[in-house]
Amino acid sequence: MAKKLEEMDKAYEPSKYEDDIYKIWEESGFFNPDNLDTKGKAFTISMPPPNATGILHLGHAAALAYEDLMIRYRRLKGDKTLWVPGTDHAAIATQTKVEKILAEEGTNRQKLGRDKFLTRVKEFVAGSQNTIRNQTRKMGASCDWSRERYTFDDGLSQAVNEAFVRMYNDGLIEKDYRIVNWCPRCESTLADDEVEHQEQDAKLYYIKYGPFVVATTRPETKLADTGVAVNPSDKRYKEYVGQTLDVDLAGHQIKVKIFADKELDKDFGSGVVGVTPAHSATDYDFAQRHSLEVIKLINEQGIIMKTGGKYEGKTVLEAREVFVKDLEAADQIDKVEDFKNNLSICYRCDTAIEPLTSDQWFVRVNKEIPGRGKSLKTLATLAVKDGDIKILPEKFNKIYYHWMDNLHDWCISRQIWWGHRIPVWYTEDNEVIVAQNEAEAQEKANGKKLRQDEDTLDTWFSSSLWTFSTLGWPEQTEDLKNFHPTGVMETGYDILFFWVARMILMTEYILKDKPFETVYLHGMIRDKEGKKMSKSLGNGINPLEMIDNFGTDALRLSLIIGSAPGADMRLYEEKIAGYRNFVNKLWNISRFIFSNVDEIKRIDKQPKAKTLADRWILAKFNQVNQRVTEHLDNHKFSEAGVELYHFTWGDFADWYLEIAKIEKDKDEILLYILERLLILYHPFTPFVTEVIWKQFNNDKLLMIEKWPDSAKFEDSVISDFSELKELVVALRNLKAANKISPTEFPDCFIASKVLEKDYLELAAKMARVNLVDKKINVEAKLINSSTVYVDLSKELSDKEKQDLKKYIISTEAKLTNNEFINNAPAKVIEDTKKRLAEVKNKLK
RNA sequence: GGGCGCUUAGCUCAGCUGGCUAGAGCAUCUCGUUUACACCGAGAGGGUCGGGGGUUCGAGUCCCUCAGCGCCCACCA
Repeated sequence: MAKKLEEMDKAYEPSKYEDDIYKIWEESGFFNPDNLDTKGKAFTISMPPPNATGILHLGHAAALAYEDLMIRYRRLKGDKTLWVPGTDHAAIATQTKVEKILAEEGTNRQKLGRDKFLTRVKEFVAGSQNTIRNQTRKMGASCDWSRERYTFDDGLSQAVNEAFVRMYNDGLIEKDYRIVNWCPRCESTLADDEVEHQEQDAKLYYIKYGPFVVATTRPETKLADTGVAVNPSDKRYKEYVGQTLDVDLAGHQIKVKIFADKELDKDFGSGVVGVTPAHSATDYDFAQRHSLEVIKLINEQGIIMKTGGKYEGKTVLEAREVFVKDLEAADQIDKVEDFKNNLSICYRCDTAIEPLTSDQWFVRVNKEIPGRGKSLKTLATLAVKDGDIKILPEKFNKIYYHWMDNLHDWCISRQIWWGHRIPVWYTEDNEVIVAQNEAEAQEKANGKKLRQDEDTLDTWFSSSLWTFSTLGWPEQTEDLKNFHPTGVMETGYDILFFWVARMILMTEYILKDKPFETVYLHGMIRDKEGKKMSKSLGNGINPLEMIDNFGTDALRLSLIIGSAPGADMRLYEEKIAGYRNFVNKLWNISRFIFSNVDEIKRIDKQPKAKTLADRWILAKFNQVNQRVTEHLDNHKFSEAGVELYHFTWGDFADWYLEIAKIEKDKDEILLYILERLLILYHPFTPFVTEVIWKQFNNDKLLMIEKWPDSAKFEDSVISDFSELKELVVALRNLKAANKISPTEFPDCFIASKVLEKDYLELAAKMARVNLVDKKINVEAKLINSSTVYVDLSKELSDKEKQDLKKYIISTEAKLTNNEFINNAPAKVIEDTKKRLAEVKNKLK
């Protein structure tokens, strides 16, 4: 019997349904591909671990929207679809965050001690992980929670150690004394790309320095100079090159070797530079090339060491102030200029970086890998160059290559406490043992006393293993076999280097395979003025608040439509509200259809079209179905969404539903299209579509339905129907322009060469005119193939006339131009002629 | 100092490999208790596609150049 319509509210209220729907999905088990009834191929996404601070911001919301869109699409297409969620320990970020909390409590990690501090961090992480899980659910993410991973899980920690040991054995990891980026606040090294630059106003001091004047922004470092550099072509200082000079700096004695190097710009400053190998990366390179002594002056706390003589114990800034005063007193300051330079700062805490020499662990990116004939860098470059991995948008290829080309050895040891301990042990006789775990190390130690390296690994080291460590590596698991390489890596372009590049590098090395086929890089979300959203500016939009106000589906649409890979996007409340309106429209379209059909049921086959409108809407739907599928296959999410939006609101609702009120007897077509439309919409707006879907009283959830194939359709029907549409619009225009109220039905006689009587009647109803079959004694209007006699006297506006005339003149000129006739394709010429005829007709 | 991108209606943006009278949403104005939806419907106004030059039968689309804005990279001390 006819299924009775379950009550649908007049307006869709997302908050009434969303949580329940998510629970139904999650309990269904279909987030787990093992429960999917499919023989399809595997499609996997590894969820990028959200930041451990525990607050979902719009960037995460956007990422989840794009990822869930891909995942739901592939699941509907019948692929064995897996989305692995997870969190990482985010070493420096998390430690910094917890240290801030401790500071507010008036304590610090040193006072707590390593163990207590780590307990505290673990508590914090547990809390934020929970928050993140709930927020991820709020976004509707259909990820497989049963496979959730965390970088500190046993398996993943084992993966980290295994990778380290392998690289060590291949000579790709080594300990070395080199210059590193040091953050005095974190008291840890940083990788090159973890250093940011900030322009600042500085002073450039010109110091009388033996026979020279040298310019520097950091006078205090001159205390540890061991060399002086000049340009080889600089005649002024030629005589000194090769000499070693004793220099007195306000009483502090240094010994410097003078050398020539072409890297030196003779036109900058005085053309002479004092070289401080221990505290400048450039100077360190000079020291390597010219065998200079390296004297460390500044320690890891940013304090001047014994080598600084009487300045020992002062901070860098204090030392600078006093030393400059001393130099002034000794008449050794030649001049001081204002200067803009880039200050290097820590990307997590903004503290000024102190370059210094230190004993650290490095990944050697340029060294040939035994048995592979290539370096890590080459492997990672080729993976993209050979087309094995596709980066979207393509412009990031170049940026990727450039970064790889300039990549230096990667410093992976960190002195922070929160992280994977380096799997290296030292014995009482200073033997170095690299092992999977302590037990193995003990075995190797033969009873000698062991001490594990105090340092932890760069968080990006463990993250670089993410796509396969989350699938069980180093065990050869079924999951690893089935789901790796993953399909798409979706993330922000801001972490292309930090993460994406390193995943490629490590996966190519360890698995001799790519981590993913496609990299989809989304842009940054900005406010309406294009500014970055931030707490301090107070312009941030809280996604959870938007979900409360407008629903998750609306938020997702606002993030998907209008966004292109790699391009930043502006978001603001009005936009989200607009999509809330749209979701409501979809709801009401469904409500209208359900309340008008005799029986709510599924329609398997495309119903027979009875009228022109039927043929048109079916053709149009098939066209949209096809385009949406193509766009999604090509990662053009926005285009796919726009296509659906216009069809739904413009064609289906504004035209076909209105026609359905007049022509009647369209149950099957309405249900057929609605049913499929809901599937097409599901990846975009999973919640509202699943709620509406329940009206079909299916056992099966929408989320595992089958993506519709588009049937063949005739293009010509679409243009035929536009004849009818134009007639209706023209009649409405005539009425509006003549201030005829919509409630009045003026008499109208229409003669058409194309449209049959039925359609003229339909057009008349839609345009709200009274169709008569007697010619009316007024001037005729031509609308395409129809001649309309309606008792109004609407004229084309002057502007309209002018535009049309302009068009006629230029088009006639074009058509009489032989070059155009000879060169343009026949179709273009034909279309141009047709359009000209139409316009002329209009002007009559 | 290199490299990349952007500039289309008042606002936010589409416009693929050059060929519909440049489009959409929001905003504005007019009208509207039509069997869903005012989170709605019908209609209107609004653009010399940043400036200049070039290639072409044809340029918002390709090339050059200038201007403005933004981003990334880089060891000018």
